[in-house]
Amino acid sequence: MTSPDTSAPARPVAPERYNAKETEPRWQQAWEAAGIYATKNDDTRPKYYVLEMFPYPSGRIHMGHVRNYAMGDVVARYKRARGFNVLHPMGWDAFGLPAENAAMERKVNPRDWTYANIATMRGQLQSMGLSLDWSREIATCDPDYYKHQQRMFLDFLEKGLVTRRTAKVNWDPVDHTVLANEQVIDGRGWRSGALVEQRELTQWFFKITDFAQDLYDALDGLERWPEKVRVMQKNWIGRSEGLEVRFVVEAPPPGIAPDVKVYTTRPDTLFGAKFLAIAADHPIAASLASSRPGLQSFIEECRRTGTAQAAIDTAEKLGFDTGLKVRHPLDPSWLLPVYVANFVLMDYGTGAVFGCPAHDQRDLDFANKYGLGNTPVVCPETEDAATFVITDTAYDGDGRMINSRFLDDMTPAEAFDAVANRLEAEVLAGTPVASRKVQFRLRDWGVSRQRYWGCPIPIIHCDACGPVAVPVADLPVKLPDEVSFDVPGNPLECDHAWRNVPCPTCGAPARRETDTMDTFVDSSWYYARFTAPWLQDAPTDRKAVDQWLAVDQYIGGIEHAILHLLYARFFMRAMQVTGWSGVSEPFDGLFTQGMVVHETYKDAAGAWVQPADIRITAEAGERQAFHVKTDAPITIGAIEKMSKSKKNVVDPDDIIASYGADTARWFMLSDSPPERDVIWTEDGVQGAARFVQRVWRLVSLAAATTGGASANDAGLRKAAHKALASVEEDVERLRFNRCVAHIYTLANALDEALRGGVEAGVAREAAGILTLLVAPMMPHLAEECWQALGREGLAAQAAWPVADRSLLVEDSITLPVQLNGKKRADVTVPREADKVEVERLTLADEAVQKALEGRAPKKVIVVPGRIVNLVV
RNA sequence: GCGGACGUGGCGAAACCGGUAGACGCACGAGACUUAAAAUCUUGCGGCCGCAAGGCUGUGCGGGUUCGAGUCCCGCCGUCCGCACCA
Repeated sequence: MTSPDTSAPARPVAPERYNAKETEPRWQQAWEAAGIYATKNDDTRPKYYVLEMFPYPSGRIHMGHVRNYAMGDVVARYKRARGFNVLHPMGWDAFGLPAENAAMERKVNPRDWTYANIATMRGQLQSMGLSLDWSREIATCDPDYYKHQQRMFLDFLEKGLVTRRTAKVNWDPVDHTVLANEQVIDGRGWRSGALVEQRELTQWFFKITDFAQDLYDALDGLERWPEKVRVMQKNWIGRSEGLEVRFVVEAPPPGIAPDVKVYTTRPDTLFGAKFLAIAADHPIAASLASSRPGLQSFIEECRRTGTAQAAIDTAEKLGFDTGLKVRHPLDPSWLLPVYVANFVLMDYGTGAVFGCPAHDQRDLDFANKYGLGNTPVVCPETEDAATFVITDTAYDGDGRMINSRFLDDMTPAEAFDAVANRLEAEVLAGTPVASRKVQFRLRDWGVSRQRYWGCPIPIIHCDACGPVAVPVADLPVKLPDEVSFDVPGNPLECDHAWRNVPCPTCGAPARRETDTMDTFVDSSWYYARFTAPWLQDAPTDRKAVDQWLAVDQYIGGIEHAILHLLYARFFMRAMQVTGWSGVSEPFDGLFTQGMVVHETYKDAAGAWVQPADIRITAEAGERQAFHVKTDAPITIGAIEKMSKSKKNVVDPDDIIASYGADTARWFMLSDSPPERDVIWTEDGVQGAARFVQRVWRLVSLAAATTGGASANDAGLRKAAHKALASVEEDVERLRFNRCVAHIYTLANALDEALRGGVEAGVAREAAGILTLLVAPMMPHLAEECWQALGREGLAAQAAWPVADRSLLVEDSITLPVQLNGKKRADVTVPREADKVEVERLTLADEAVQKALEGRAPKKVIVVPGRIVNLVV
């Protein structure tokens, strides 16, 4: 026997190190075997639907997924522990261009490529230990999913929510396809690099504008959405209130309409009008083109600059005087010139504006260029109306009306109403001169894509009958299995066997629609499908949809703030019209998480180097990087979003293999607030890994201790219940970084108590609470701890502990004492002491007396439980 | 240009309704244990002065309100994000 070590305090022998590699798969199997994450619709507990944005099956998961799904899983596990019937499903946003690119580059079938990726990524997600109901898994490229989407397309068509019309689109002449605006970079196709053309194509549209007002108004009710996202959607929908005014054309030439309609939000400034400007595509411009020399080429020039998005920023305001004159609506004797101008858009308002140079910068630039002058009609309160002039900066603020006849001295708002009232009452050729209008910036949603790997639009084109809906009984219109990308463009167009079908109405030879739907359609209703994904003959079950929706907590990236989240809101409304849903808003709570960012590294040649190849030294606080293989010095660059091109990526598989899923999850949830970016660092991961070991060690020690009653008992109990109450509060608000801090604090308290001696039952209670607090974040570790503590069942099924609030109130409290706002002393008073008592105890305090230096305070401010401030 | 968010130690951050600024973690320093390393433990850590007790100062900058301001108000500076010829 060796002599006892007197230098170190007596402690039980440390347990074996926690081995995540061994425990994690074991517990994943245990959960799977117990089937505890499969959710039933017939369950009497209150429902809670938590959903993370489903991934595109690109091949492998990345750290952004880990962060996103770790957050969702914390919520799901927490709510389950709180007694909710939790729906937490997962699926695949599986249609899209990368599959076609892979098909072209690697000669694989897009379907095979996609399903192989899904298999890989499903395995990766399962290795994270997420509490997902895999029995509800869906893939949008599965005919069992998209046949319902086709059905809804036909329903929308029947209800007038789908139209077909020609529209200008971005056309890539090399790839033979339409590009979304986001896919056009500096006027070129993002993949081919070809100059994008504007083409008129016949397209299918979802009439999202039918719901513009409601989509706008309902944003105010989405209180659990980030303010930022609501503002972005409001700006995107772009509601404005104005007046549509008719300007009568003086002596109209043949073929020219008798008046020009103008939409304006500033009818109050009408007396400052100097010109009218119409779009290059305006019917009047087209009619005049042949009779006005130079106009045709000007129109063409406008169209060219219109295509190059980047050029718009710097484009000069250009106009062409048509020679046409219109009469001022408030004074028929006042004639205004009509220009064709390159800054007027045909698809907003009426395609014509009146120019008021004094109060609109763009109009002023234009007027100054063409010598049209300006007349200020709104005078700021700080200026003298007699001397107020505008030279090269327009004034768009508030003030008083001047130079405006019957409007003089009114505010612009009053003038707006006065003009609107007068012109609405005035009738010309049977109709009022003006009418109030609400305008939206939002355009209808063009869903036609000239691609193979998407949901086929269920329409058959017949020469005699026109576009005919595919009968519901014939759905799905399945994509052909065999596909060739040898010919540029959409392979469906060349697949005659697939394309040529008889007309469902007359039986004559006809052709299938070869366009497929925008993949944003697929993701617009998947959350509704999750409520009853087993249904074969209908997209949704009304009972299930109304039971589960809205999603209580939706979590995803801010990049979907507008498109996906707006389309989904539209879709719910359209599904309400067609009877597939009883609710209009899909997501009650929305959380947009930050990105995962990492340092970048470059070698001497300027090539990016991946973190796995870097060795960092920190001598005297100076961080230096070297290549692991060559030892060559490496430059440490900016911290940026993880991206393949900059090679600053860390593969979740590597982290899970070397540290375990719990470590990766814990690190993703600690440090940064969830809405902010988190910096991935090797030090941070190691810190997380150390904490995993620490929890295991502490819980094991607590399980093994035989300590009797101790002075530390009350303190530890208090710490445990305090941590419990705090974590509860913060997890409800998704403040995971704060939860982490509370858990660390409890771990410190438990550590100290075990070291100083603590009663065994108290230690085990605290360890049990620690285990359950950790469980939503590190579920595998929690199971292992739960078992070590000898508790029944699975930690994943354990009820959330109840915080004993009586432990949280202190018997006595220590208040800071300030002298003229500066802290000078602390005073300890009984919890129930009233103001008078606190004041008495404060003034009796030795340190306070010393600080007062014999002075008597003029005023004593006591904020119970907070502070005492003495004013001398 | 329009709209929004943010600015706190070496770093990530915390601070509720205006009430002890820097909880918690990372990094770093000193020490213990070790043949050594890792792990673990003790301890220090905004700045300045001081052996210490303690004092002064400090939340981007300048003002203001208040007994009291990181927090509220006014004016700047800076960073990031979104939209952008929207009439």
